[in-house]
Amino acid sequence: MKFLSLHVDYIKFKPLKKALKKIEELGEKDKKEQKSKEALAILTAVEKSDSNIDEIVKEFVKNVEDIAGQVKTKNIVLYPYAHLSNNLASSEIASEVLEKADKALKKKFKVIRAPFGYYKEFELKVKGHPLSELSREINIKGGEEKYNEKQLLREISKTKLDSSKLKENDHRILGQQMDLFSFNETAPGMVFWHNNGLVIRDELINFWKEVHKTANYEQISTPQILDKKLWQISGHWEKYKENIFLTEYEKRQFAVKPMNCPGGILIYKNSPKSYRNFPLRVGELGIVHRIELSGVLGGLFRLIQFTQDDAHIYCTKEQMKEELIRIIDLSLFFYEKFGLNLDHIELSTRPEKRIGDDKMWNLAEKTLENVLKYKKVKFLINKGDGAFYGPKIDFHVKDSLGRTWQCSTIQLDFATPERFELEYTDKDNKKKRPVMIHRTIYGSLERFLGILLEHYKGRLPTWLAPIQVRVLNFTDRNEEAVKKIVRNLDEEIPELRIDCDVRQTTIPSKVKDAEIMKIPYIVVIGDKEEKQGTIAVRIRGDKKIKNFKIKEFIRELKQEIENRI
RNA sequence: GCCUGCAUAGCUCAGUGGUAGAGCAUUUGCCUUGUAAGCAAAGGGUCGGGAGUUCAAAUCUCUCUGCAGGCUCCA
Repeated sequence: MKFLSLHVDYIKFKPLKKALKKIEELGEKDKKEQKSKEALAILTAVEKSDSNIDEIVKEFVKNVEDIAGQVKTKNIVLYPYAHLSNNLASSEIASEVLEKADKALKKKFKVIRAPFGYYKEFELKVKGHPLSELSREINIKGGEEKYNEKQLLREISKTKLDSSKLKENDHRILGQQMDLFSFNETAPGMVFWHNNGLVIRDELINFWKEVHKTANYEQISTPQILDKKLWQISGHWEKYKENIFLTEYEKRQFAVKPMNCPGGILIYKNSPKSYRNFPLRVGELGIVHRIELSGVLGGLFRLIQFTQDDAHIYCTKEQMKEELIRIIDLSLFFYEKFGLNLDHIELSTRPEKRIGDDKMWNLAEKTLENVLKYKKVKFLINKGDGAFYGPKIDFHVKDSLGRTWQCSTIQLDFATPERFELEYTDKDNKKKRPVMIHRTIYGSLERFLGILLEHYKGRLPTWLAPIQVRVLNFTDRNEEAVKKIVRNLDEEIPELRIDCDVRQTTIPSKVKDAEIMKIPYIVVIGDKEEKQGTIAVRIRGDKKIKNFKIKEFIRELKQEIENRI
């Protein structure tokens, strides 16, 4: 909205003729000439961007009151003056703004409102002192901005990968070839999971859930946005603010969670705890968002949005060593399962930005060090790189370019339980403070999946492969046989991910496509196989073709998938 | 965020101031195939967005966005 404020000796005007068809007829009184003396004439133009009417009126009234106060007048003339803008709002909106402003100003002033949508003759005499002529513009943020959706559509292009410095088995290249995921500039640092990629992610989750259930972890899920207060309590507000996305709801500030712990702690506090509940192991596959410097983002390795396979263990000081050992063992079990080689293990100590006193830190650091020594694992000290609430043990793994990435982390935290006043009732019926261990195994599901893709060069173990079996026909004659085999396998192994390729092209071409997708089992059916009742299988890219009886193939495949070999 | 690059069809890329191209993929025909590319035709583009220089810009300049490597930071 734009307006021109004129402090006048007098202003008089008279409506002559409608300027807009839709405008209602004026009453007899309004048709006559009107005059005001010693007034503030406000010439207004309401614009397209002024969609938030109430806010605009509020701001406009405030401005007018301010000026009227300065020039010390009680008379106001609101005068629609479309010529101030070439981007006018609709007549309905403009009328509404003026009506509402009129009503609000009438509480303190004598207001005359000139009719909207009429050609008017007018005459005025401006005083000429410094405040007698003022022009102002009101822009309300959050109002409907001007945009052109066709233009915007052009701006959101698909993300193009610069692969010039990447290796052939880079997870970003494999992700494209295998149709696993993509990125788009509308969501930097956030993954668009395609069906195939989501399959892998879900399998990793299923495996994780099973293992953690066996290891006596509970599993929870907490909200994505939480009141700012919570982060002030946890210390994130003070120590981690620059990484937090903010949003709001009904004038309350909310943080999009950058970590899962505060939410999990609220579940802990939801009911009284006793030493009998300990060690209380609580897992959460939590999606977190962190504001990162744009230059650090990279494929699945460094994201703004990622999924942590988080868990918090609440225990007594006596139990913590045992728990830390269990976590190290659990981590090593996962690495072994995937055949991943650890590059190194780090012990990260107190950072400059931290909560908790030095006594706490001394104990926490010493405890972690002792556990590592007890486990006889080699580790490096990474001074000052701990979390703001506690020191940590990090497991690092190499990628295809030889860079190392942190996956598992184990963090010992005495400070957060203090801040949240966590308690449990001990044997002696006294309230005591628990110790809290934060830990992840995969670290981030996305990063771990990226590491796995590169580690296996796309050739994932069958249980993780998005498509496990593809059946090809040699000629059109074999198409029925192919479909029959697919049905057969589907019935025998219901969870099997199987498809077929019966396009009218050569076998080498179909094999090539299946190989690019890194499908573990490529089954080929020709006249020979139909006649013999066997299938010819190309296993994990091996050029040697193995012949199977269907039943035999099903038995082996089933075992492999069930045992996650 | 900083430094250095990159952005042309779904993918890989050619085009360096003068009428937007190729291969693969897609669709449609033909072919009926023995383990990483059978043949032909057709369709497919505001050359990432915006601005500037120029008679003329995919091409030169500026700027924004995204990507990549490095720095710094992190799971």
